Amino acid sequence: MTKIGIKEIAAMADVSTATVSYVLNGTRNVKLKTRERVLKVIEELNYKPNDIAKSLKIKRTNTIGVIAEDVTVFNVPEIIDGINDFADQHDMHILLTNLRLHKRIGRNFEHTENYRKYAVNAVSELLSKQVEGIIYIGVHPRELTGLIDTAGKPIVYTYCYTQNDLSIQYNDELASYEAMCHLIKKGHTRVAIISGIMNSLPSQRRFNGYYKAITEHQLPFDPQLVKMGDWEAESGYRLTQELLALPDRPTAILSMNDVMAVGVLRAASEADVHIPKDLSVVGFDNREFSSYLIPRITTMDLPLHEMGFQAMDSLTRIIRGEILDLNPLPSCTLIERDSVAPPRG
Amino acid sequence: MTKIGIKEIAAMADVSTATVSYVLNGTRNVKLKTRERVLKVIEELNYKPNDIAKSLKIKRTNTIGVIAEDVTVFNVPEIIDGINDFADQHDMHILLTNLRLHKRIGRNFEHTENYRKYAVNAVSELLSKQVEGIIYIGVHPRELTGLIDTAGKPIVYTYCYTQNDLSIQYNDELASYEAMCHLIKKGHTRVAIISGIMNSLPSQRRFNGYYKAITEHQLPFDPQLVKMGDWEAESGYRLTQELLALPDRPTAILSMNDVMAVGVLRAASEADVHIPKDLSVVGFDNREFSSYLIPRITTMDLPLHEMGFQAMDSLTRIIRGEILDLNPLPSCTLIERDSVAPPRG
DNA sequence: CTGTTAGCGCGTTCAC
DNA sequence: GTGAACGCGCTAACAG
Repeated sequence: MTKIGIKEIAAMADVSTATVSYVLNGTRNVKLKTRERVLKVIEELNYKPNDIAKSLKIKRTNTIGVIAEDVTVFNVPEIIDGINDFADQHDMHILLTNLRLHKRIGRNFEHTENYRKYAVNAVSELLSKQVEGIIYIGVHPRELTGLIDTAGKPIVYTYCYTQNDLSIQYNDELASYEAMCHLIKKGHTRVAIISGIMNSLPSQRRFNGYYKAITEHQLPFDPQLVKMGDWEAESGYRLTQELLALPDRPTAILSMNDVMAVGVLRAASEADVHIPKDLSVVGFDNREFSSYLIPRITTMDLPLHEMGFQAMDSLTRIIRGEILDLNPLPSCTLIERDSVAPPRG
Repeated sequence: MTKIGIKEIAAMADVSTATVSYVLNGTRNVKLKTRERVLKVIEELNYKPNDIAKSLKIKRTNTIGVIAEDVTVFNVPEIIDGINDFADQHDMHILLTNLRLHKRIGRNFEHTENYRKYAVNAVSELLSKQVEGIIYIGVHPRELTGLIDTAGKPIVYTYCYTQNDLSIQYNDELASYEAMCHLIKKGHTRVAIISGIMNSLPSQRRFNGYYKAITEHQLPFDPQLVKMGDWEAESGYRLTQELLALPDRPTAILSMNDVMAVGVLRAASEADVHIPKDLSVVGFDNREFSSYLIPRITTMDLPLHEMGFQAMDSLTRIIRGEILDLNPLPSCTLIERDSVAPPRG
């Protein structure tokens, strides 16, 4: 089975290789009869053009490199899906690099030095593969300025950001504002918030939304109702216990992620506090498990697919040298389930 | 910023392009002084070789194509992670194609005609990109014979299979056998099983394991304790109600996946049946949420990472033309949590 | 307008 | 250590 190439096709169809190339790419008119003859041979021999050779010549690969810090983290697959969605529609390909950061360095993300070598290496390999641009998907939002140098190739970050490059975010502040409005509309006036680590951008933004909703509705702001967690269920558990021990308990809790909401549920259950009758809970992230908990919790769905899609959209426009008017910030969507009810009494 | 290539390096270092190539690849001895000079220029100009050109010449791309039926399905990212793990260790690259089947065709997987075009197209593009082999990751185990033709390129399937090609599976029967042994060791003699759709291979295999454990331990086999579900929580809920209505209730339930186990928990909770005191539950899949439920459920962890790794291992050996002695079937691991206790005296 | 010839892209590698 | 052919498809220049 000798490899068949454009010249085999040409020979079989009794034309020149140029003609074959023209019919293949529609680069020039070819007489109908000739084209059909060529097409028939291509079909018969099941010829597949060699994109490597083509790319070398035309200096375009239609391929973009995707660097994911860790594909097994919940937000990443959906972002990749958005990237693929766009890529499919525009006949592009994805060269995926998975840094596997969680398995390699655990949670020590504070110092970029811990993983710079992986990132730099990934970029280097992608550049060698002649990708036309790069999308970098973080596992959680944080600044990455100076981590890598793409030697002038366009790069777009998502779920993290740098000072110099475009990054695709979502509207965190609005999301927590809307979650609060939902609670307030249900009649809650004492709403506690359990935050993630406070030096993270999403925590700050989500707190802003919380604060904005409180003040706009002219509710009293009670700092006792603001609890700083660490994104883990255990902190949700502990902080909920503290909240329930307050003389004047909150009637609702906004948890900055679903994982901590699990802790809220646990603490409430142990204290015989019924959700949602005695306490309403809203989570964040719309993690898959949030609909499997008892009760199924109301949560904010993240626009992950859209972020991936937007990242590709922006990247391709940068590649084409278009001036890009900023895309609108994708928004979260409240998923109403069973963990919210009007307050008692 | 004119693109710099091997010949710019050669000129700068005052050698021939051949020499540069030799130092780059270590393909031949180059006098130390010359090599150092070349290396220095490469460093200074931050030269990155063009793998496209190289591939064209050496006819190897070190790239394998991965076709995922849907990256957003729970088992897929971990399999991809295993693939990446192997790829990293062997300096290979992954060209990822995401068929996005769930979003495109929902759950209509019965007829391959519904998605053949996507698969065929994906293969065709990967072949054009000169991948050296393909890994196909299904979203659930089923036969796919005849779906695609790779024109002689090696392909390995995982999480699905064909009659002709290698496929990487895991030891389903053993897993459910072990889950049963765990329950029996705890003292259970009436164990019910809630299966997935019965014409699926995993359902059959897991049932085999169930049956084997029952008979080997000389327990009575009671067909009333065998319930056929459909993998969804709702079926777990309904079937558990049926089981609890039995005159002689089971003391434990083996659910063929964690999602149905959610239904088990719900039904038990509504019937005031305490888990694990009144009823033990073992799930399957070790889905992330299984540790967030109350109680946290004991479940079988799937060897997804290892399957991806093995798929790559086997594929590369097929590519190299090695005779491959079959890898051992990867096994599941029981994750003990809080949903199992001895039956009530 | 249709078809052909031949050089090129960028590294690799053989013969000198 | 070097010159130059080569991989495979594209495309400018040219011919009918």
